[in-house]
Amino acid sequence: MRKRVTLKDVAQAVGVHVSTVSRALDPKTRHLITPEIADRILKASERLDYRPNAAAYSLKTKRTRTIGVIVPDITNPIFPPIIRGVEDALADQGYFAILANTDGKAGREAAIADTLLWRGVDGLVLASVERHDRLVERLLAEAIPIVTVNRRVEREDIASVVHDDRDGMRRVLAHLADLGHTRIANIAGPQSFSTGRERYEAFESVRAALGLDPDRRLVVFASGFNEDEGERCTAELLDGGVPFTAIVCSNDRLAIGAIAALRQRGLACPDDVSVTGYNDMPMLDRLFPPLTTIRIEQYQAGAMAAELLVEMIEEAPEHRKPRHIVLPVELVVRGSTAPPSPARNAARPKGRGRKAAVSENPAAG
Amino acid sequence: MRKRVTLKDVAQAVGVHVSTVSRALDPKTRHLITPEIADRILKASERLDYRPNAAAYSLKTKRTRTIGVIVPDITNPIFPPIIRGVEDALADQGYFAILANTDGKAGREAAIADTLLWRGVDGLVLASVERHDRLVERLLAEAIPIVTVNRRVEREDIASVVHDDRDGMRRVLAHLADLGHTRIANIAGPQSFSTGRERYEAFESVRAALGLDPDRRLVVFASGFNEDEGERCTAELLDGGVPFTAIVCSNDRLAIGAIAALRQRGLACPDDVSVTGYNDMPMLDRLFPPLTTIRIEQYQAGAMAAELLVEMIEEAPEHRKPRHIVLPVELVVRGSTAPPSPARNAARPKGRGRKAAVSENPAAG
DNA sequence: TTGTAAGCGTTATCAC
DNA sequence: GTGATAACGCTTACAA
Repeated sequence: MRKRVTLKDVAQAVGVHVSTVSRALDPKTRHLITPEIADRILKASERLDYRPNAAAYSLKTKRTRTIGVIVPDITNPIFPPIIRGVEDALADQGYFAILANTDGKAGREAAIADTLLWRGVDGLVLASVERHDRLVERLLAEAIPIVTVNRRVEREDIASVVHDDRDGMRRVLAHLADLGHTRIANIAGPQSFSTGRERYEAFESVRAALGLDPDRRLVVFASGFNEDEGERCTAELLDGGVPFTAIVCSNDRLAIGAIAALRQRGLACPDDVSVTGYNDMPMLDRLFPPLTTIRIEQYQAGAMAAELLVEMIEEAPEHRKPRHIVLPVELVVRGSTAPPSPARNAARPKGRGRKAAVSENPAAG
Repeated sequence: MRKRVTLKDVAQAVGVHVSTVSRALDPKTRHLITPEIADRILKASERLDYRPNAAAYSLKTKRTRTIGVIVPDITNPIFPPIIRGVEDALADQGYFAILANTDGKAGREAAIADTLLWRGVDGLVLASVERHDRLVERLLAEAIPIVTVNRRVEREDIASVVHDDRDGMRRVLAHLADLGHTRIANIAGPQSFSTGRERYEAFESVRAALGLDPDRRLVVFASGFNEDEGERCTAELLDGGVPFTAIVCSNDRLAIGAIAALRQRGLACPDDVSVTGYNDMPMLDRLFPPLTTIRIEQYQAGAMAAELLVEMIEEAPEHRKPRHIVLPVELVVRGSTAPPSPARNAARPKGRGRKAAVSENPAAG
């Protein structure tokens, strides 16, 4: 591990003082230096392969050029693209990311934020916020630059990058209505998250706008965005006895669970019930059936969040104005949606005989 | 952002000198301090919520307690669990990870390593190495602690955590042989990676040991671990005209491509051809058919790699002895493998009529 | 056992 | 324009 070259080494090589070198190397102060000397300094630092010492820089400036990224769980496939977006955008600006997983536990989240702050991160990208988030309140109080991505908190003064959930839900319902569905169920996500909430609200308002059957019993709320909840909610829907021909799910994993639950009851997707997801996570096109869903720009969202954050960090605190970005979404039609089959519906399945009526099969498998 | 409390503040509060505080706070030097005073210092630092300044610590000690993690692409589902393992284990030891993606480009890899080193990482976890790796050579020359995970380089002096590929391949082939397969094809991974190489070598040696048909034409080499290559290689296998009833793939993504290619030719898995994957990435159980594969302990591998690395970092350089860890694997039998159907095989498909003989369908769809 | 002081590599505030 | 100098917060000989 060869000794690292410092400002002093460069100064010695050129025959000037370190402070001169420091000024010459910083574009903001270079104009203070005689161009000819500045040039020689630049050349020498190049030749010696000088790299500023990050620790010394941080100690002096109180800035680390490091930002923390807090996600629930990197293992959940919607986060990696976001993280890559964040990292790539940060790298472009000479920043680094430190990643931390909360596993959705608020206590852990607070502890993690503490550690990151102590470590001196300049700001935080939060992919794990709830609509009313204690951690965000605290960070706001301490004036730490933050931006939320994917989800947002219900405050205008916190910067965010999210996707157009209302438009997404509108596209899903329009697609289903186009196919001829009128009795459409909804597995809504947890209402403590902005995504769960907004998709649910959009479902209700769009459903009304399209003149679809507004039966309240066709909505059931999942307590988490996962396959198990998708199964449970679907069972609940089927047991409710209210007929429907399609299920709109608040995310892909709920949809995967829904399809599994239907299959357990001897119901086929999309033959008996159409199912839609949300997020377009990887591998969805390889499932059986391939899932119709809403594609969101995860990478782009991460990248923009990082840009927003760096902007805030480099802005003087008093000029910081939290920006909000809403990214467009896209409908991806695949095999899990089809026109409702006239002779069938979920509550009164008929057909190939291998199917059982819901009433004969009250409990989930 | 309230002012941070420093050693000086604690010293002032207790009425001693900073150096005394520093010593009292470090378990290694605490014995030098009068217990009673040490106690008061500990209490005060607790009360004031003292946090050591990471930059100052690094500047002084040249250690950052940060390690770099280089992966090809975090978006590839086998990496997130590894990364979580690394991060969790590091967190336990008071270290942090900075993540970087190379996208498999050697040039980018070198640049990234440079940046990380300049940033002062204490060591590196490499999940992206080739069997003969230039970057590793360079890091070795500079005496940077490194450990490779998942893959390894062909040098005994580089610490590594890998999985037992020979045993995995043995289990796969034994399973297939048990089912009655004798003509088994292999889509081998890139031979520049230890995984691709070792799985291929194990395939050959186990195939011989089990007395299976050793036809060389039943092996084809993928140039990447992805679905497209799986499709291409399967087409090549089918076009080769040598009959087989099963395809062993070097990873899951190749297997997914293989199944797609079979379907394009009107061949069903596992009815006509059994297919196996390797890695057990997420969602495999939701595919159609669910994929039989080898499960590897990704999280555990990441965690052990991190522990190994920290151990090396904290060891005096002259005592560093690279350790090699090989983790056990497990066979997961799902729906993509079945006994060979006597009337059928890939080269002479018969059956439901919707199938076409290979010779009628020479090119991939 | 504790205090003193130097120094890690930078940037910022002075003088000159 | 450039150089000297202090300071960021910490660790660590060395002195007391």
